[in-house]
Amino acid sequence: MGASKSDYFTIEQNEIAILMKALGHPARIAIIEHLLKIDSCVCNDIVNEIPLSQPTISQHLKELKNAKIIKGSIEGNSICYCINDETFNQIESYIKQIIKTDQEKKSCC
Amino acid sequence: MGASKSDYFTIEQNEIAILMKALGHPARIAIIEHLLKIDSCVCNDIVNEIPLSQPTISQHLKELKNAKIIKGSIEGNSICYCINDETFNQIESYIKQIIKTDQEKKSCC
DNA sequence: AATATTTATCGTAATATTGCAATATAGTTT
DNA sequence: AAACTATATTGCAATATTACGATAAATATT
Repeated sequence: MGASKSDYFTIEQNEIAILMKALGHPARIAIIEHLLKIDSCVCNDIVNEIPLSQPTISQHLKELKNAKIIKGSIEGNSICYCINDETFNQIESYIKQIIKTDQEKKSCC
Repeated sequence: MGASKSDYFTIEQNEIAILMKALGHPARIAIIEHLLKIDSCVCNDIVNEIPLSQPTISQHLKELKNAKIIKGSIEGNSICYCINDETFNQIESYIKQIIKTDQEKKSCC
């Protein structure tokens, strides 16, 4: 098939999976790390930094934006992309909850 | 193409992407949540809980194990799968670092 | 030993993702 | 307005993922 049966799972499970999936590519991780490194946050910059074509990077940026991992606002000719801190806080609290719940369990392996 | 050009990125970027990718499917999120919910951690249990076929679940478990998100040990007839807390700690510290670095930046959007 | 139970693997079909060249769009500058 | 710059979209080829039936392998039970 190839299509994941998302309707079998809860909204929350699908939402967290979408976030993780968006982070599940080295180019997108590299984009995020570059956004953090530079002080401004234009996009053409990224094209010179990451060895992928402009359309490919544009596509990755679109995916990150769809997942609300980054925010983009038009800044004249170029676009200002930057980290969406709310989404990362959401991811952090999800991961934290897993760790906490796991610690409360008696481990069996 | 379809193949991600992982050699263009750093080992660290690829490693975190592999972890995130493994978490990027609702079935795998559901598996993790189920592992946390139950006290024991056998696998056949999961087949009854998640509406996917046994081979599909086995495949998802394999991916989670490959990414070191869960650990599995043979327990007689069945297998004891459980959360790998080290990996989740690793993910947490990566996300935390992103949040911290982002807070230190002067935001522009 | 025969049967049942549990998990893994193989083969395969359907769909999704990745990547890029070509092209489009939209703002900027001259 | 023409030329330039920055980003997005389209179309397409290559590869990856998802899912499952059939089957295998390995232990447990009778």
